[in-house]
Amino acid sequence: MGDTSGIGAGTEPTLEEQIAAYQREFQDLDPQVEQIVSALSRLNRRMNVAYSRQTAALGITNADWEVLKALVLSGAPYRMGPSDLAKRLGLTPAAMTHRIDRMVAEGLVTRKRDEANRVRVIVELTPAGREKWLEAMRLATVFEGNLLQDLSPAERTALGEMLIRLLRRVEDAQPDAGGRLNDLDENFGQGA
Amino acid sequence: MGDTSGIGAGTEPTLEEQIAAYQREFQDLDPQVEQIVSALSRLNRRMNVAYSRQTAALGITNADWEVLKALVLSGAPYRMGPSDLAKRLGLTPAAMTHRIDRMVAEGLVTRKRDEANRVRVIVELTPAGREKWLEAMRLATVFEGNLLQDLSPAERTALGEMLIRLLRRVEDAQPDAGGRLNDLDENFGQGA
DNA sequence: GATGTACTCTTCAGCATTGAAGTTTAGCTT
DNA sequence: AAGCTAAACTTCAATGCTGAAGAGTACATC
Repeated sequence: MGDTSGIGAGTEPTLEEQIAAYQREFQDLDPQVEQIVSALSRLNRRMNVAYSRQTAALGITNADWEVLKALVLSGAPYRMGPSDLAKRLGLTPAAMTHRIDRMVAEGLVTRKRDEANRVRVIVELTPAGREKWLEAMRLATVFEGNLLQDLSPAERTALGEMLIRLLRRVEDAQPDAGGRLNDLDENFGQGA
Repeated sequence: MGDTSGIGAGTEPTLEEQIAAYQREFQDLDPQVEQIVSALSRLNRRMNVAYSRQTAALGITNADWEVLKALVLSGAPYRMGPSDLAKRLGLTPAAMTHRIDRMVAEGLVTRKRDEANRVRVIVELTPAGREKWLEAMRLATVFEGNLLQDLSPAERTALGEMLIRLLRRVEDAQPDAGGRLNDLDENFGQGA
C-alpha cells in the first residue's frame, strides 16, 4: 500500500476546519459571513443527497422527478409544452426532447401534438406519474420534518423570515433568474 | 405567432405561488416547513448563479474554480493528488484526469509524478492559479456582504447558529456525505 | 527474490447536456 | 393567396461525466 504521507487526504473538512482554512488563506474574510454562506451550501448539498436517495428508492431519476414536479405544480390537467418545461427547468429544448422520450418510455408522461396548433406538443402527466410524485412527496415530507425537528415554532418563523429576506435581496439584484442553471448547481458554492 | 393560450407559461412562479401550488396538490404539507426548504433551495440556486457569473468574468469555468478552491484550502504548498481531489469534489478519477488536463493547459496547475512514490501524481497550484482564486474570493466577498446586508449582527448570529444546527442534524442522519454529488446538485430540491 | 495483492492514474464506451442548424406550422403583410 | 417572419420542436456534432477495464508501481508474504 502506498504510504499516506506527503499529500493531503481527500476527506471533507468540517465546517470549522474549512472556515479556519479560509481565514488562513484570505485575510479579508468575515468569519460570520463565511459561516452562514458555507452552512447554506452544505445544507443544500445534504438535502439534495437526501432527495436523490428518495427518488432512487422509487425507481426514478432526478431528471424524472424535476419534470413530474413542474407538471404537478402547473395544476390540473397537468399539461405543459416541452419548451415551457425546458424554461422552467433551465434546460435547452434539445435536452427536454430526450428527457420526454425517456419518460414516455417509462410511462410517466404522454406526448401528443396539439391539434389546435400543430406546431406545439403537449406533455401530460399520466396517473402513474402523478402517483410517483405523491410517493416522492411523502418521503420528502418525512425528511423535512426530521430536518427541522430541533427548531421551535418561534425559531422556524424567524428562520423562514430571514431566508425570505435574503432571497428578496438576491432576486432584486438578479432579476434574470432562469436560464443556464445546470452548470451552476454543482457543489459549487461549497464555501466561497 | 402561436397564441399563448392553452398551456401554462414556463416562467418561474414566486415562492408564494409555489407554496400555494404545493398545498393545492398535496394536503399533508406544513407550509412553514415548505417555506424554509424552498427558500433554502432558491437561495442556493441564486448564489450559484452569482458565483458562476463571477468565475465567467474571470475567464475560468466552475470546474476550474472548484479545483482551485480545494488546492488553496489544502494549504501551502498547495499540492494534492488527483484521486484526493476527485474525492474532495465528488467526481470520479476519470473526470479528474480530464479536468487536470484542461487546467494544465490553462496554466492554473502543474502535474508531475511523485518521485518518492512513482504511482502517484502531484497536482500543484501555479502562482497564476492562486491569483485567480484570490480574485474570485474578492468578488465573492462583495456579493456575500451584499447578500447579508439587511441582517443585523444579532440576526446573523441567530441565523448562523440555526443553520449549523440543521447541518448537524442532517450530517448525523447522513454520515456518508461524499461520493456522487454531481447528479444531485442540480436545481433539484427546488421546492420539495 | 518471486508472486500476489492493493492502489493510483489513465483509457475507453455509453449517456446526458449544450449550441446550432434544420423542419414544420402559424400568423402577418401585401 | 403568396411570401415573409417567427416560433416549437427535433436532429446533429461536440463536450464532460460515469463506470469499467487496463497499465504501472509499491508493499507484503512466502
